[in-house]
Amino acid sequence: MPGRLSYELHKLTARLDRVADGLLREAAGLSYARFLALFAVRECGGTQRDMARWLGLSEPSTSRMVRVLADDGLLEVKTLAGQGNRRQVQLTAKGDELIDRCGELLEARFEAFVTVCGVDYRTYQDQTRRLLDKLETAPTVNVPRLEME
Amino acid sequence: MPGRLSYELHKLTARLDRVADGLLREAAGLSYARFLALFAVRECGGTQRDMARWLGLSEPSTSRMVRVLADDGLLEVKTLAGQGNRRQVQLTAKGDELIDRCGELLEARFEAFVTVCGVDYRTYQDQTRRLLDKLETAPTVNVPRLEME
DNA sequence: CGCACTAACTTAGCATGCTAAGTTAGTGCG
DNA sequence: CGCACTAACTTAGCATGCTAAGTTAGTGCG
Repeated sequence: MPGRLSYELHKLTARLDRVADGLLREAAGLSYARFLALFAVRECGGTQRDMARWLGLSEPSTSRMVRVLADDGLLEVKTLAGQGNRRQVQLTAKGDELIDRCGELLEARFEAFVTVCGVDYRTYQDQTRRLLDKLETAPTVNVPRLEME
Repeated sequence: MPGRLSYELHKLTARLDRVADGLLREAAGLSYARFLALFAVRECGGTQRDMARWLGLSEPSTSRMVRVLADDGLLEVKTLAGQGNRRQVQLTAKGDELIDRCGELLEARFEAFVTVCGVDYRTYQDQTRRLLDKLETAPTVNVPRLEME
């Protein structure tokens, strides 16, 4: 039964995301989307626009997420005078600690799960990265065309 | 740089879903979510509940989607007398034709993309399925636990 | 100065995922 | 019959993705 990979990948990730969401909500009262946003702050350490790029989300989505996370005391937003209409985003101590715990929890669980399924982590990761890299470097950024035919 | 596969998989699929969404909107004025819902009708050929199960979505989400697709004339909903509060969902001719076109477009593009990236379609599909199968048969259906530790 | 331009962020409003709670149609036992 | 129970669907309202259009802070040229 060939010809279903695109759908199977979609379905797998949808399920995994929901599992991750459930785990995080139970362990830390945090949605997966919020976890990723906090993670992005640490990874990119820059402005909201940098976060949006790292997350692969639109700027409005990121803007709203930053606000709710700041309201929850997980990150702080500073205005940098003399640098245009720019916001510097930083994790608070509380946010930083939360990310450590959650990141470890998620990846440990996922790694064990992959292994239990009899899939080689490195191989699957390598293949996933090849696809991802191609998409990231695709000619059109907003609507990459999968460039072929 | 190990320990990122869960995130990379999430990101890859998020991108692919958006590409698929863009392609379908342009080619047929249909979102990816709507495409999948129509596809589910053909695959499961049953009630809304069957659709929801096949799609891996909640019943309320499916219920709303069925309504908008029916409003667009892509499917029909029939009440079956004497069988409880049940709805039989069927594709209209218009919906059926649309699915054919869209399904072919998507998978052809995706298959070519995978190949261009130097990833073996069958291998990647096999690994993806192992993970998916495990999740589907997990003990708890609503919040599968990745069962280990 | 002041007007045009740019970069970064926000606002408004839609699409579609969810859970909790409500409704509807049948079944079955006293 | 009628009340309890079940299965399937719907309603209400939130979370978070998007695009289009608006705002804000700086830069630079006449």
